[in-house]
Amino acid sequence: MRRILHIDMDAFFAAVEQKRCPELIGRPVVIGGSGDPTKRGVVATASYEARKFGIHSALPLKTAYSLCPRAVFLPVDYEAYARESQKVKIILRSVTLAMEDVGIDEAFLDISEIGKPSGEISQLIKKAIKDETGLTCSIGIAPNKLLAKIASDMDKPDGLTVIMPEDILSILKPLPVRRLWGIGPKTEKSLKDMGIETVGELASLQMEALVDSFGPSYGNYLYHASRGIDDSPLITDWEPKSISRETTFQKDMASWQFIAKTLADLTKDVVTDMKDSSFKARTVTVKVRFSDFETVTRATTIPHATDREDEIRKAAFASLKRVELKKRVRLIGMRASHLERTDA
DNA sequence: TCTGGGGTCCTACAGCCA
DNA sequence: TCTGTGGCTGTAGGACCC
Repeated sequence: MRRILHIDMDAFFAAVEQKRCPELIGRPVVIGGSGDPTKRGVVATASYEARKFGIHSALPLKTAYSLCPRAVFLPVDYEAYARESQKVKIILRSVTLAMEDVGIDEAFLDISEIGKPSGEISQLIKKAIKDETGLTCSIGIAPNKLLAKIASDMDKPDGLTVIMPEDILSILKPLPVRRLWGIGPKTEKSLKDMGIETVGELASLQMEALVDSFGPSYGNYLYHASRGIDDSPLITDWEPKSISRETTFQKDMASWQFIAKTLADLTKDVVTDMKDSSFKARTVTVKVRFSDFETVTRATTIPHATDREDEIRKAAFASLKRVELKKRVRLIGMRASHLERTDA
């Protein structure tokens, strides 16, 4: 039986801001976009005080402001959070190298090979993180990643939850399907239309029914996930498959010149990123989102991988020219993929 | 009404080729 | 020579994650 830990930092961005600015402690704090709630942007993290007003991640800043005008709105300072994240990851790697990074504020550890009780290891991690960063985390312990992630979410903040094999089904059964990793708003709605709202109800469906409704890959995943079955390994080393930049305009744009200038700027940023991380790319995809949220992509593949800005910009503009700009444009983005290492 | 940015993976389909 | 099949690659869109 594997022993997997999921470590999840509590309201991470807000906690970092409250640490460096202690007068924010105890106040509703909302981090997102440029920090100006009258501008376009969404909430990245809300402090627990702000969550009491119904503010949560992905909520438009304007909506968050209407829910709690007296909240403190701050811009995302990604570099500051990355520095704290680094400290946490160093602590986790000192426990075991069997660590999977899941974004800036989460990680999985496989502690199966460590000859100490899971609870003891978890308490040591929590104390080390608190001593080193002043921040708290919640930890879930379970036989696989799927369940460890559910466990870490069961007692927040500063919690520690163990799911024992004999308790898996009774814990899963009453949970709303949305709590399973991989079930988002669309699948939740599809399941609701089928009369399925809890993980227990999902587990009552036959494999054939799930495959019919959701396809072989996802249907199979849902069948097993609803039973708490997950054999997926930890991904300890990872290579990017694409590098991209996109930007949403403050106002929807009709000027081709302005859109083209923005695309050239995004290309420059992507190429800088590629060179910094020693990648060349073969495929350049341009993404355009119109004022009504319709989103189209156009891709151009060049015969050889390159990190030359002029070649990549040419491919980006070849892609852009294939988009009919019939409506005002809300967002423009570009992505480089089919990456190859330059030092390989 | 409003809906960011940086990613991954899956599906469907079309064209090419053996 | 014609037709069918299956693999591979590229393209486009969609769902999901943090």
